[in-house]
Amino acid sequence: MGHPPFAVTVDLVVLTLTGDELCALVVRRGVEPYVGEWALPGGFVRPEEDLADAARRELAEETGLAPGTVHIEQLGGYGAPGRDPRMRVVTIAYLALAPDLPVPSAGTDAADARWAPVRTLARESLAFDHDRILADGLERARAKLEYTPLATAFCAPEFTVAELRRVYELVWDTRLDPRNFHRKVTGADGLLEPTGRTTTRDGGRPAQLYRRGRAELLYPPMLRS
Amino acid sequence: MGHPPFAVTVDLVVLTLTGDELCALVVRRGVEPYVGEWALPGGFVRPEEDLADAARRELAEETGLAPGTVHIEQLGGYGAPGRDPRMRVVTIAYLALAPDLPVPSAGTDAADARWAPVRTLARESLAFDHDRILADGLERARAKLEYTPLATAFCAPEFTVAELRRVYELVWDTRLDPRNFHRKVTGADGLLEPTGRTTTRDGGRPAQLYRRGRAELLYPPMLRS
DNA sequence: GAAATAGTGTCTGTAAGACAATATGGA
DNA sequence: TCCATATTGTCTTACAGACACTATTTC
Repeated sequence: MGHPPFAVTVDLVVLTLTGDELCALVVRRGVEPYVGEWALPGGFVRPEEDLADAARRELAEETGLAPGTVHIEQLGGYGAPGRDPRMRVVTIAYLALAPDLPVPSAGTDAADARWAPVRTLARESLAFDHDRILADGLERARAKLEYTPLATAFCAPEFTVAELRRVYELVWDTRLDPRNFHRKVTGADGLLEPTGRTTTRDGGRPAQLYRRGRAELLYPPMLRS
Repeated sequence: MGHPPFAVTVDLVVLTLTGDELCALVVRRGVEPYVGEWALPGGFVRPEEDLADAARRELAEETGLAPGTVHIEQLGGYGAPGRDPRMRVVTIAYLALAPDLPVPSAGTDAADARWAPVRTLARESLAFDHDRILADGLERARAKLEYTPLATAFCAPEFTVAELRRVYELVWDTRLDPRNFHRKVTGADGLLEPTGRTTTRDGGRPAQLYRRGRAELLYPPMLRS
């Protein structure tokens, strides 16, 4: 019984919110295969490196974001035989959510990097099977907003209810009633922790600033319906 | 830029319901490492084989179940550097749910196989990092019962409301009110499709037989709360 | 008939969604 | 002052959970 050799990579679906769009990080490939095409950031896992460590390392290389500030979780494995023309490659995809929008810094094997609105990516095409990985990452993010406090991962450490609502509206591409949303999230147990301070950065009456609470699950969930 | 060689395996969390327990399939290892210890079924991915195909092949080898009757979905990748003492192995774990309980047939490199109640497995320990994989599989199954029709994967093609309720009760280890459960699942849009026939196999008044409906998502969800 | 399970009805509390009304800052 | 947004309150409707009650089979 042998064990045929595979290459193992990590690929990243990194999402952030620009002014009014949900964006994913894409890099232009600088090496074969698919030179010059857009792809998700990623790279080979090192011999003594854990998968999650490899994902965090690639994320830091591509974005320069401090690891502690970014939510990252595994999406799943992708390993169809022909997905990389060079050799048999299995990739473990990770989903990362970043609060602000730093200018991407091109990594070693990426000629260029940019934040691309997911709306436009749905029409273009990424290298390898990255269209599917991106779609899976988007669906994961959208689904987890429903029943976890994941939306706070798109926010700065302190945020207002309106900023949190904007996350839901951009990720789900819907409109939510500000008053019902406010009542719901301030009532959800363990979701928000008041800081006592306020801000007027959204204009109008000063809004309470909150930190993310200790809850890992949202009850009752926010339903897209 | 090299690409260090890895071995890639698939491992399976296969769940079924015995008389009154949720059980997972475990095999006694016949080869090093961990000879003689219990582990999840699994094996190496072949050079030209898709990951999901490898998982289905291993499932068929270990259980003899016809592939079409079993729900199978990917759980995720596990690849910590020391998880296999022989070499660097990344495994892609799959979750499978089987309706009935066939006698397991030992595979090529498994000396023995059995259905083990998950309640007892929580106290014993499996080889490799299989304790964690099993725990992740159980949590996935429990969570997906809430908002998908996955519970029907534990049932025969035609089933009664009481049989469906038993799935929830055993997987969640709770009691559900038969009357409220009945009202809820028969009202959930697209979950159940009446066959028009009835059965008395549960005793008492004959119960309607249902097939699984076309819905992929359960709305409103069944909440564990 | 009794026992068992299937299925319906009713009530109460909670929460969602629509939307009026009030509060508090900046220009 | 007006404007913009925050926050609270009210009303209606839907649904969860508790549980009485009826229905239909086997013994």
